[in-house]
Amino acid sequence: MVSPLVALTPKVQSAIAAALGDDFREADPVLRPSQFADVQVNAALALAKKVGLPPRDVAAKIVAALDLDGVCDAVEVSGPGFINLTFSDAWIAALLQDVEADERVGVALQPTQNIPIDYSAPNVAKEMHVGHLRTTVVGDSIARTLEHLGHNVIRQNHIGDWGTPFGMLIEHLLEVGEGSDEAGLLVTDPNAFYQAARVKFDTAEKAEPAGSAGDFNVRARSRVVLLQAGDAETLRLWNELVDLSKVYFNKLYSTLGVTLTDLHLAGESMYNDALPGICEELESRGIAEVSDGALCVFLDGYTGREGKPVPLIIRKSDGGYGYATTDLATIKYRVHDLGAHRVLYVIGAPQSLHLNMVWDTARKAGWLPDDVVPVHVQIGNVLGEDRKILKTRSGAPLRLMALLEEAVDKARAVIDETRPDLDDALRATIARQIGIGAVKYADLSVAHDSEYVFDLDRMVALTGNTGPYLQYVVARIRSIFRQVGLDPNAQHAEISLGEPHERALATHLLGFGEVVAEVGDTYEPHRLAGYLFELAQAFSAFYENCPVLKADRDELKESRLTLCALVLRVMTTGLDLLGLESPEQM
RNA sequence: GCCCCCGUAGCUCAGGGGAUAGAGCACCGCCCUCCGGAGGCGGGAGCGCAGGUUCGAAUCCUGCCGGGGGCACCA
Repeated sequence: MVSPLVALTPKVQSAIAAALGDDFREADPVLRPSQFADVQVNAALALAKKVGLPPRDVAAKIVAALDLDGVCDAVEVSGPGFINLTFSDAWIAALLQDVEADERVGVALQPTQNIPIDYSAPNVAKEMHVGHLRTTVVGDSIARTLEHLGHNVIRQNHIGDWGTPFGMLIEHLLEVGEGSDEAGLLVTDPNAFYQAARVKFDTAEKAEPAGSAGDFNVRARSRVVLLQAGDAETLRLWNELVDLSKVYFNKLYSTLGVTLTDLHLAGESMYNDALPGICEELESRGIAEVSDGALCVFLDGYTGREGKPVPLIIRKSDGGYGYATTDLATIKYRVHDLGAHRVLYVIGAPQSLHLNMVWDTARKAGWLPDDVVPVHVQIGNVLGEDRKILKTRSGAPLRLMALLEEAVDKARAVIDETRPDLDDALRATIARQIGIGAVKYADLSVAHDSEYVFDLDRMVALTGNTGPYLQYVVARIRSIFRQVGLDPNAQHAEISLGEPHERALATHLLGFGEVVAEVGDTYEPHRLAGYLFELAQAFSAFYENCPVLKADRDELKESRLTLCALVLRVMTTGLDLLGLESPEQM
């Protein structure tokens, strides 16, 4: 199973060696996709100076030494010294036939690595917003892709289920009563619950004279102490809080079609028992020191305002632990207990400094060996219209569930209009697949680290470079097979390429394996999204110009049906790696 | 002040050192006697500025301008 580029590389390399001498055997042949041919060889331009000949002469010598019988129809030197290669139809067809016969449609398995991947990580008792949607959707796609490449992916949903705010949340839960409608907000509208607790706390805190608005703030603080001390009743209430939030998370994940379940929960609380030990070890080994009452790690190269060293605070002056300590425990766990080869963090870009300090500290402590690579897949901020970070607390936040409902409703309106022949339940299913697909694709088709201004219309759009456009190709191909009563999975005929649109489609299909591997290497699902979009365009052009069922010869019809079936396999596989469903009809 | 990310078409975004920088949306034309028009075909318009490295720079380096973010006890 080889892509054209991989197949050509040794051929071009040996031609360069034969033409220019053995010194150049290792030279990069500089094969690139070309707009003037199928591939261009740019080595002549790079080597001209070393060889001491004009680039076009070098190119000519390489061409003379090239043996591409049966591979290329045309080889020509162009412009300043580019070598343009045009594949023969037969060669493309042969390569494609291999892909067709491959269950994995060209995606090679890689040596298995253990890869914990940290993504989504919502906070208990807080509504997720569009920013969380991004890490959830992108992280899930990366997890699916690495898994497909053969890795042992270990999903780690590092939920925010520990820390200071839980004092006030528990006190608030006590006041409204377990099982009350107010408590039910944790499932339906968590932010409302959180805000109510917050307001009580702030009101009591700011009251003049102190205590005139009740002692909620005091009780909340002492509740934190009880929680950290392991008080049984407090822990019971905490569990109640977390369980309610889990219902909300799971509802959202299943609506979204994300692979996360309770099995993947690995929240901050999980590391609580390890925190004192972390601090003791770092302090006793002289890696951490007390400064202004807080236990801190100071690392070389980290300076902040006025050149002051920036600390990683691992124990606050009041004795409490923050997320620096839990994150240290976390990476220790992932490396030591999970046996990680790579550790992925699909989290917001602003966490970059913090993560690097945690990693450097872990390295210094020997908890992160040199051969284990931590990777921060930076998720860019989602901005409001004011170009400031979209925050739950500022302005009128858009609830995530509301966004998803909006998208599904919009898809529903379209399908009600276009497919009145389908029954209600089926239209509902399709509307869900399309609407959710549109929202997810909107986040998957842009680079994960770019910031963007939130735009509802863009998010739920159904035309253009969108999820539904890709799903539409799936639905059309399935419709073709449905019409003639054939099973696309059983369609395996010989592929012949005559028309330019057939050829272009075939060439593009050959690139699938490479793109998937790239996504696994770079953690950039938007490359796959781009590839699938181009595939959809190539198919649409093919379908517009090349009759399939009405082909004038039987072999041609079989060949084109096979091409369609292969597009279907690549598209459904690709959509699945992105986390989008492939509708039967739409 | 220091550090990180980012400036590409009117808008939203792609562009692994290679030829004439690409899509989508929006706008303007076409295309259903033809397998699904959530589609296809065509049109206009752009690399923040200035240097440098290179045969060749949107891409790599430096400076400037502009936007976002981070920088001691929230996560």
